[in-house]
Amino acid sequence: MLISTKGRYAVRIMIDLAENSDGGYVAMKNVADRQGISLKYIERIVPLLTKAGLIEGVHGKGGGYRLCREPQYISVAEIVTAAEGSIAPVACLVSGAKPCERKNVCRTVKMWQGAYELLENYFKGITIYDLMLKEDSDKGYIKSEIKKDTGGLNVWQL
Amino acid sequence: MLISTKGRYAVRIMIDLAENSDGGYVAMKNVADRQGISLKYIERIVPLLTKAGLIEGVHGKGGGYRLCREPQYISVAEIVTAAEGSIAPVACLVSGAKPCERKNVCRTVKMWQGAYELLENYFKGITIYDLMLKEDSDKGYIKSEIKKDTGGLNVWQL
DNA sequence: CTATCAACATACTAAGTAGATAGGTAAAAG
DNA sequence: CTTTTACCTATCTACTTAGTATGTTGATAG
Repeated sequence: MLISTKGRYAVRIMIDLAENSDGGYVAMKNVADRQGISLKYIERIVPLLTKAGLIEGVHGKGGGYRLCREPQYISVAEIVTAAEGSIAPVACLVSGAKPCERKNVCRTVKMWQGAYELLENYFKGITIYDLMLKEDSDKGYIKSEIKKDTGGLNVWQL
Repeated sequence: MLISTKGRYAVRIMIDLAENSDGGYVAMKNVADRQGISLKYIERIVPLLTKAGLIEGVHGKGGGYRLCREPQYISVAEIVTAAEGSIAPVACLVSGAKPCERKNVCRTVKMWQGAYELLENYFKGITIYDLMLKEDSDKGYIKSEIKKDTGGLNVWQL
């Protein structure tokens, strides 16, 4: 599987923070309740997002987490990469992987590379803002302000 | 990881069969030697390709395997799906997966679905013929005869 | 008919990953 | 000083990955 629960939960946590913050901090206990994810499991995903500079937390009463940037400037690619470590579809394309000795002979590596770029560009083109529920519109999804080139596809939007 | 060694080896085995057959059968011992993959490991990948109707084998001396179809009619999508079981990027999209109870609420499923379709179409558009080494051309890759819609991308071709 | 070759089948293993849970410590607010 | 919440470390079970080992079955060559 390319994206495990870790990556999927990470996206949902980010959406939840975006939707349920008035600019202040949101406690992970509340996120856990709303999302139906164990708090303990959330607590081991969240440090990955903090280290990636996507969220920040404060201790104690009234504490919690909040996004470091506006939702329209946080891409799904960033979140999933932070949570999963990589979104490379094959092991030999993970950055830091030991170089394949058949690389010069390999007739398939370009194909995998193409799949990787396709995925990366797709997820770079989707932001948290795109995934938020917005009351000011009943037309469903609104496109984010920074719109990346997805090859004119936008398959994900129905 | 979306595609493990099983899927990657499967593609390489198929290419090897396409390149090293004169229409007759090719012994997996030879494929193993050429590809540098353990024969024993090959022997547990190959039944998956047979079951999928991609290759067929005959026992005994002079036996081996051969493709059931011409290389230009065998897509990478078929091979990888046969070897891996699925190329769904997330668990909830694997066919036969237990239906998610948050499906109606889920703000992310469309996005995963889009990634799935992107990948599937990409790999459907690449055939064994596209990946073969062809002596009659020094321009590198030649496009397959059946050309699927890949959204005009063809990222994989350099 | 029998030796050989190669597909086909089953069992096993060592290492790693997935998906959590348990039990704490540290800091901030009231 | 108690409550709240982030933060840290360890443990656990089940499953998957990437193989190896040891055969059996079936076809062919001699």
